Amino acid sequence: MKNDYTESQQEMASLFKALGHPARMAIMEHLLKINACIVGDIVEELPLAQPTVSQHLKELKNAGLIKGSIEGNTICYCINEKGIRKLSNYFSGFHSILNKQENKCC
Amino acid sequence: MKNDYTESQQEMASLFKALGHPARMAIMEHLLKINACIVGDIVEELPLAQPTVSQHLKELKNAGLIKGSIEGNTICYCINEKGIRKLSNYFSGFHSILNKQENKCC
DNA sequence: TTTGTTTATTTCTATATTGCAATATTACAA
DNA sequence: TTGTAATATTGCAATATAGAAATAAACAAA
Repeated sequence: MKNDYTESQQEMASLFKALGHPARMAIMEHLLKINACIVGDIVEELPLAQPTVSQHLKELKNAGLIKGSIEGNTICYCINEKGIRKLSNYFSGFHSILNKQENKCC
Repeated sequence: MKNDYTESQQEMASLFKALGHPARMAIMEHLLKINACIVGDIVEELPLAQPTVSQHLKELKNAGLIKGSIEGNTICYCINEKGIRKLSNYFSGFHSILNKQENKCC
């Protein structure tokens, strides 16, 4: 009888979707490495024009994976730990269920 | 000087992209819950037509997140642990780097 | 104020994704 | 064989996404 998607499925899907592009992965990894966070630096790192990077940043921010704060002329982005925690919790749960089952199949 | 994306960034992005749709999350969770794996059951679970489900299954399979094996008349899908391991490793690495830094920013 | 720097927004084009109806394929059963 | 059940594939319409050029906005410095 066709269920709808759960809240959690929708929320997790939107987190994953935000990470589902190499440019956004590169942004996340750069922010992780650098810790602080000027947009101009990110633009330098990527093979993309500034408006495109800005758009990717917006998506990551909307998804709750990064935060940005204005610092005078400049905007400082960094990882939003809350988002990362959601993701890593999700997988450790997933993984631990998998470990409990002997996989009968495939 | 604009770098290209790394192999890892591309590979992880494609895993995340595969999870970036609520229908595919629902499929993964159903396979996790049920362990074994008839396609027809999945179609029952989702608010989507059979061809659409089949397409989503194909994407998950291409991404390396599920496996399918033919069993007579039927096809048996299940979680591909390899894929899950990649994802959960990725996040635990990510998370542990985050924990080591005091976040100066934002 | 004027100018330059940094980032965001708008607008557009090209491409990809989602979903389904129709059809094909495959394997088994009668 | 012929039929039927289970999946996959194809072809198409609707929508979403990616990317960039042009522009705007916000601020800092002169």
